[in-house]
Amino acid sequence: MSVSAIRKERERTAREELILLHGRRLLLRDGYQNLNLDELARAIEYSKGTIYLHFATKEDLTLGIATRALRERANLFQRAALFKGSTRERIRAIGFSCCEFAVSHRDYFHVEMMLKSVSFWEKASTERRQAHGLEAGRCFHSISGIVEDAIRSGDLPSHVTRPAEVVFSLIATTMGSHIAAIQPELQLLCGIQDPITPVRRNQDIVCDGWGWKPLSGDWNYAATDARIRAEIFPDAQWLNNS
Amino acid sequence: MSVSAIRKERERTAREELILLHGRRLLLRDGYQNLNLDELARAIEYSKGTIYLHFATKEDLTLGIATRALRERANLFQRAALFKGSTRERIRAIGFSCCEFAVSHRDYFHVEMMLKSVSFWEKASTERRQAHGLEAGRCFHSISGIVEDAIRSGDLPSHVTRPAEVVFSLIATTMGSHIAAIQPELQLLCGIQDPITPVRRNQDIVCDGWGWKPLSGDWNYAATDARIRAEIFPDAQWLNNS
DNA sequence: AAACATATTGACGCACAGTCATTATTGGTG
DNA sequence: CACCAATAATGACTGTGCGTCAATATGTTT
Repeated sequence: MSVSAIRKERERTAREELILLHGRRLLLRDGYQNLNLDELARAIEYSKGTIYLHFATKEDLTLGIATRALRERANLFQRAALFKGSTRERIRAIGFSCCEFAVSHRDYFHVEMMLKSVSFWEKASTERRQAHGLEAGRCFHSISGIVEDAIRSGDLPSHVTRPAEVVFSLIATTMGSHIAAIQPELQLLCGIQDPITPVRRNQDIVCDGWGWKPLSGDWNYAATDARIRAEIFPDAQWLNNS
Repeated sequence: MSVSAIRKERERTAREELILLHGRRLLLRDGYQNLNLDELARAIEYSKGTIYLHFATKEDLTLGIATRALRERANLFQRAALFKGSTRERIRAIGFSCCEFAVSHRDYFHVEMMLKSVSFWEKASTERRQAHGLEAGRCFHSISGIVEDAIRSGDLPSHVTRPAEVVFSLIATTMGSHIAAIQPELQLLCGIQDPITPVRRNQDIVCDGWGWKPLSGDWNYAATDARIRAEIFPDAQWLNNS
């Protein structure tokens, strides 16, 4: 009775996993608009009705996939936050992990982009919205903790009193840089070669702008990057030898 | 013959205007997904087929509206670039105009957001893509000119050699800040009150980060804002009394 | 006025999200 | 094992809306 209920629950979870797995694949291949739930049903070898036992709408499904993406990102951030060094080095590790995510979880990264649209969220269920908020909170706190340390230690100037402002500018700039860097128009006009270098530079600019010591001109951050890679992301594939 | 052809062309243009006008209204009211071309046809009192004589697809129509938005933005930028003052004050005028656009052309601003999605562009026609690129170029050059002046005059440090990098960081940060500021999740976590203040602060942070003199701490930019408003945007409604 | 050219239409085809009556499976009971 | 709920899974069906195109209307030339 109770035993079989537990098994049922496990099977249900496994199937949701299966849906999310193939959903991500198709979403990445076709984009949100062309994601076909009949095809998804065929791929997972269940009927379309079964998908709707898990997800209320197509948006809900997409949000579910995006939350997985965000969880993965939060995991990376958490690992990066453990990096030993100055606060500025530690925030750099977060910036590094953000690019690591964009590169090694390219599919997840693209799914996240879809949620920026305003009208996307209205059809999503409350539970999935909350689940998403939870992972967003994890990301926020990984960054916020470092900023608070920087204020305490004096690495950030004393007039910086609200850590959330610094966190916001870092998130906004990073997000904006990622998006801008893949716009064909801007690539051409600004001479963007690869999508990572400008993101990391802008992170540096923002930290410098807040007066976060040691400033990028006063420290060899290339060496820090090498340490971050070696100690936190030994599998990182992308090379940012600027 | 040639006379009537000219009249035809004028009528065609007027009708395209009409489509774009109502299209913008419905797009803003319903969002891209729920924009209904049958309803649009009813609104303009032409048949749906006629819409398709002007626009190849729904995406193409939306892009047409977005290009109008961008043209309006480029106009604002051009006006702002004429502001008399230091280069840093002039780039501030651009930042001001960017927020002015987001506030007073809120509808256009929201349409622009829709284009950030990757899969949007693939169905757009070449001509409309080019038209969009043209307006984007106008925006770029308004900003770029000021940055070049700043490099020449020494307001930006001599190690800044590529103006496009500075332009990119300004655009990316501003765009990212606008998007981030309307994400409910981030509003909550970062304590965002209004959508404009954080955008302008981040623009300041980035300029400071590049070492653009006079730094925000060394100059009364609130006074500059007052001048910008008085001289360039006398009709600006939003108040940013920070 | 007739013939021709061009402009406009809206009913239709089709793809696909979401539903729900029907069918299959499971697990408990005598 | 046979029977009977209760629960799970299905896929044919419906509604919606984009995009098309044969049919119709309007304009122009001779």
